[in-house]
Amino acid sequence: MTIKLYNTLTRKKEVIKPISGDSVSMYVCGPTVYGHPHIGNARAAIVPDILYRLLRSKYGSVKYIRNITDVDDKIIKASKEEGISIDKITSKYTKVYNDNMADLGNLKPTHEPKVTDTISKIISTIEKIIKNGNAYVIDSHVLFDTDSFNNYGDLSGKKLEEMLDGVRIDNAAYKKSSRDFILWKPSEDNTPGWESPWGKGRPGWHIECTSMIKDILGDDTTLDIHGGGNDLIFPHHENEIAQGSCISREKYCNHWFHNGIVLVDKRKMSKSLGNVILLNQLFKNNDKATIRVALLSAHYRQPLNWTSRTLDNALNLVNKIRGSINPEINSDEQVQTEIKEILSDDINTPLAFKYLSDLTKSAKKNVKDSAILLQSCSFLGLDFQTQLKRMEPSKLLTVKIENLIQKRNELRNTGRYEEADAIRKELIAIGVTLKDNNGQTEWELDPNS
RNA sequence: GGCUAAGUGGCAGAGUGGUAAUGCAGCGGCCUGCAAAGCCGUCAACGCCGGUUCGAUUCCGACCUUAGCCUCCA
Repeated sequence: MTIKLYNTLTRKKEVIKPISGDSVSMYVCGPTVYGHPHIGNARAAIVPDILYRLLRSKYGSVKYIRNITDVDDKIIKASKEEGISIDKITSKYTKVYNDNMADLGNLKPTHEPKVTDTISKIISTIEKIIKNGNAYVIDSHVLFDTDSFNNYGDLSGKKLEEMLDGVRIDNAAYKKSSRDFILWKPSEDNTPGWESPWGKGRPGWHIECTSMIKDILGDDTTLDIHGGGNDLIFPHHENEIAQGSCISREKYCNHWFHNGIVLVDKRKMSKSLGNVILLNQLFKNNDKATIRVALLSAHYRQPLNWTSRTLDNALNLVNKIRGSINPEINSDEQVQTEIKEILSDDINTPLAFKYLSDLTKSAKKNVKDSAILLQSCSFLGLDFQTQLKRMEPSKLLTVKIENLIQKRNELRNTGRYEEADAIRKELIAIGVTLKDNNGQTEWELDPNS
C-alpha cells in the first residue's frame, strides 16, 4: 500500500515518503483552549486521525503530534470575561477537548505538547533565529524579518508585493514591514509572561508550533507531514515555514495537508453570525458515530456544508450498517485491505462509505462480509461492535416489550387494529421499532434512547 | 483588489480522455391489516464560451458564480 496525499506546497497528490525508512512524523495544529470545541475543530482532528490510522498500519513507528495552545490573547480575554483564572480555563477546556475528541472515536496522538511546557524551547528557538539574522528586537518585541527569507509566500502562493497591497490594518509602528510577524511580545503585570532576554513576555502564535516540533524531533530533522485547517495556510503555516527554515539548513517540512472548512448553510461559522455548532450540543441528540460519519461524508479537502440534512444522511448509513452486521460474528482476523486501499488514495472517505454501503448488502447473508464490514468501520474509527453490545436491553425491559408485542399480535389476529396500533405507538415512544415480517414480529431498540 | 480552491441529477457526494459510483428524496412493484424495514425496478446531472484531440465532463485558456484566505480562526 502506498499512501498518496495532496501536498499544498506542490499542489499535487504525492506519495508519502518518510525521511527515515520505517518511521514517520506528523504534526497537526491543535486547539486554542478557551471554549467548547465545535464541529470545525472536530473535522480538523478526525481527518488527521484517519491518516494516522493509515500511517500506523504501514509504518513501524509514527510520531503524531498535536499541540495544545494554552497561551493566547483569546484565553486572556475569556478569563476576564468569565472571571476564572487562566489556569482553570485552559485545564478545563483541554479536558473538554480531549474528551470530545475521544468520544468521536479519535485515537490519542503520541505527543500532546502544551505551549506553557515549551517556553524555554521557544526562547532558545527565537534566540537562534535572531542569531541567524532573520529576526530583530525592538521595544521588547521580537519580530521575524520576512525580507530576510526569500521563499516567503511559497505555500500560500502569494507574492510579497501583493501582500502589502492587501493590508487593511494600520502597520504597527515598530514593524519594519507590515508582513513581519511577532515571535515574542511583552506582557504587562496582569497577563501571563515569562522572563526572557527581551524582558517579561509571551510567545507569538506561530513560533509555538515550530518550537514544539523542533523540541520533539530535534532542530535538524525534517518533519514528514504537517496538517491543519485550510484557514491556517496563511499566515500561520507560511510563517512557520519561514521561521522553521531559518533554524536549520534542513527543510522544515516535506508534506503539507489542509482540510477544508466546515460551512454552516454555506457560511463560515462565526460567533457574530451565531451559527457555531458546538459538539456538546450535538452530543445531546445524536450518537457519536453519526457525527463522525457526517464529518467524513465529504472529501477532506472540500468544504463541508453542514445543513439540517447532513446528520440525517449520516444516520441513514449508520443505521444501515448497524442493521446489517451479524451480531454473532467475532472475528479477530484482519481483513481491512480494501478499506485501506481506498483511504490511501488521498483519504477518500466518500468512496469508503460507498464501499461500506455495498458491503451492507452482502453482510446480511455472509458472515465473512459482516466481519469485513465491522472491521472496516473500526478502521475508520466507527466502533459498532461495542455499540451492539450496549444496545442489548435489560431482561426486565425485554419481558415488558415482548409482553406488549404478544398482546398486540393477539389484537391483530382478531382484527382489532386500532388497539394494536396504540400499542405500537406506545412502543415507538420508548424507542422500540417493530417489524412485522412473515408472520413474525421483530423489534429493536433505538441506540439513542 | 490580490491569492487559493471549487462549480456533477431535487439534495448530498465520488470518479473518468471514449458520456458518469453511491446515499437520501421521487416514481413503480413485492411484502404488510396498515405501517416500518428490506428487496427489485426506474427517472434524472458534468456552470458558460473557446482551444487541443478521432473524441473532453475529465487537459489548456477566458468568462461567470461560490467559498476560504489576505485581521483572530480548525
